[in-house]
Amino acid sequence: MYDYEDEEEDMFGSPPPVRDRPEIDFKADLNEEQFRAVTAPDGPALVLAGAGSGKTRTLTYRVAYLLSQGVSPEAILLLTFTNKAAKQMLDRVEQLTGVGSHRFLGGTFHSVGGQVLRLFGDSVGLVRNFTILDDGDSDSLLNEVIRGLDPSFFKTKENPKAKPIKGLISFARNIGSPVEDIAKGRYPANGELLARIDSFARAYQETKIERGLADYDDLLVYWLEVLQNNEEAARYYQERFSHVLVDEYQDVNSLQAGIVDKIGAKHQIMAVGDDAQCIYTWRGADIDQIMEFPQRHPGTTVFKIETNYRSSPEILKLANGILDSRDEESSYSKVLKPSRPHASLPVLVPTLDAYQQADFVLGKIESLVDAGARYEDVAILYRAHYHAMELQVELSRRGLPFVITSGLRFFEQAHVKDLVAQIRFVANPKDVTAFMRFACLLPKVGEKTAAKLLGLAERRTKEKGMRVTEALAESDLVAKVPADAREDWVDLMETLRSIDLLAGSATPAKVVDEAIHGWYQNHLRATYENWPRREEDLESLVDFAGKHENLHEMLSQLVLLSSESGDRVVRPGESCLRLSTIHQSKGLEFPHVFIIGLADGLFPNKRAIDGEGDLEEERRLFYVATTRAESSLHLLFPTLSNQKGTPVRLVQSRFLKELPEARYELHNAHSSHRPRQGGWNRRGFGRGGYRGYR
DNA sequence: AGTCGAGTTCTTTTT
DNA sequence: GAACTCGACT
Repeated sequence: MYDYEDEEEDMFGSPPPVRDRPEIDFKADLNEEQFRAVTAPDGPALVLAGAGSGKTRTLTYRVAYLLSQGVSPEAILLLTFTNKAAKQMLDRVEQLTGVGSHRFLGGTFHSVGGQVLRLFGDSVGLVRNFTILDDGDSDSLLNEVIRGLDPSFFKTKENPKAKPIKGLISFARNIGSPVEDIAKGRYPANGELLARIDSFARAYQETKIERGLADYDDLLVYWLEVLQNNEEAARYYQERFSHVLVDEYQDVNSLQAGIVDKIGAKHQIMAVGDDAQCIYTWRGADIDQIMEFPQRHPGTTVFKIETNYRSSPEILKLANGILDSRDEESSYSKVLKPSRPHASLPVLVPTLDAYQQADFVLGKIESLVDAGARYEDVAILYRAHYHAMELQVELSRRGLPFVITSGLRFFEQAHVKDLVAQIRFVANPKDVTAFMRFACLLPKVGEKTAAKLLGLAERRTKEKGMRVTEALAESDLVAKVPADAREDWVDLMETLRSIDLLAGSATPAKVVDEAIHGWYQNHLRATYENWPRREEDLESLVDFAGKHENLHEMLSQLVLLSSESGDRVVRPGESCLRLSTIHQSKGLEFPHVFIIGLADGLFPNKRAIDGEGDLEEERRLFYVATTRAESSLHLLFPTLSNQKGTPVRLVQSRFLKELPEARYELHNAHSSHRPRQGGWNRRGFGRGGYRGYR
């Protein structure tokens, strides 16, 4: 077999059952290194698979191999970090073996954790219909809690805002340290503040439990707690899964490693990863987990897969060069071996500023496309979203088709959250945050008024034993609503009531449909200039809901899937350039890659240089970026950055200076820079075309 | 007292 | 561009 790069699309309906398939020829389909890992005997295994070495392929074949050995799909647990990776894995397994992906338990740590807690969450005090909070929700909840506990806290300017405090609490929980210790590291000078933060963290935790809420961290923390404290649950999972496979193991934090160890205690754990690609320490990923895996699991077999099927030898040489500057002590030595034909050297291009950078990149893409490349073959990568601002402007000016992965996530847009909040509140009436979200949309209704009204309704709920949605619509309660909002209020409550009535029996799709066409439709049309577009977004929520049978499950998925749907609204068949942060490009590959903003202060970013961040991690990030490229790689940086009016001079990234100069070619930005003036022939951009001069 | 609008500041990375 | 602050208005 020669096709290691990518899977072929399976165009033929649903695959036949396993036994009708031709047997998989593992030996022929895999190289020697992959084959050894795939056919590993039982017992702990650590697979170190370098970038582009066929990691997903190895994992997929491992699952197929297990099935061929008689392991049942239900006994396999597959854990990944992103939804995209999970889906890709399961799809490929299905293609290869014909075993439906629904038969495996697989997904992100967070989503599997959510499922476990739906079953066993009560043993840690979590109600069955708990709601999962996304990032923004949990920030505002903490904000609310702090205000309640200490109304004057935010008056003092030196005190941190809710968001950084939340970040700190979250980090502490992910690495399993006391909140106070982390706080001490970040605000060393203020002893009194530390105790405060600790008490906020406690109150925040209690509030979530009271209201039946769980944030992302809870999904992991409680999951581990369940496994540790609930014999029955632990036994169930330990006996059910004979094989636990973990992808991207270099990015697990100690909680996740603990969960994996516990579940796999009686059976096989296969951890697959690449320590050179650990880029999530800032959210608790602990590189020691992969480094010390063999010590924690006596008898571990280590497999190294080093043949790279993705990149040209020139690109690999540059990437390997980045690793040479690493600290030897804390890494597994690994050198990617090329297998692809030679191509041109990576190109380094200094530009005047971000506009010239954008201009050069797009000009270059233009010639690539002229030479036969498709837009989807090209990716532009950067350290932080705002580095690509000028590029986005330039792209829309020229009318080029492009997608941005994330930035503004679909499910985090205001109108989507407004709508979902209504459903959330009905599904879990203790979810005050959800209520506040939509109630405050009414004129003259703010936080205080909304809280007062909800309080009244709640009292009535207890006294008369009615549902909240009924109580909120009672006439004497309506009388207390500010006059300007009264009409809306009645509409809104009617909608809530009908959602409530449907929620018990109807499908999630029906519920969402009801919500869209209720009060919110009027509100949307009255509020937003671009309401038709937003309405389309909401309609697509109905499709999404159609894939789920249970309302709670749908709401969970909605929260957990937020990132995957970043690149939506791509009409099928339309070919688009891809703009992405390096973090989000992990696991992807493109024939042509441009990395922009390679200047000290941008990448590595300022914080890392000042010692607040981790320079090693920035370097690994650069490694991840370069190893996305298959045949061409361009590295660019602006020498002038125009931040808030004051121009700042930038120099090339220290990561570039570390590299031997022979690993890349220096180009001049003017060489592909087309003149701005006059009627030059700017052909070749198909639909959209060139949209006038600046 | 509470809501609303105008103006200001600062942007890492994500489940 | 969003998240926050501040001052005016109900």
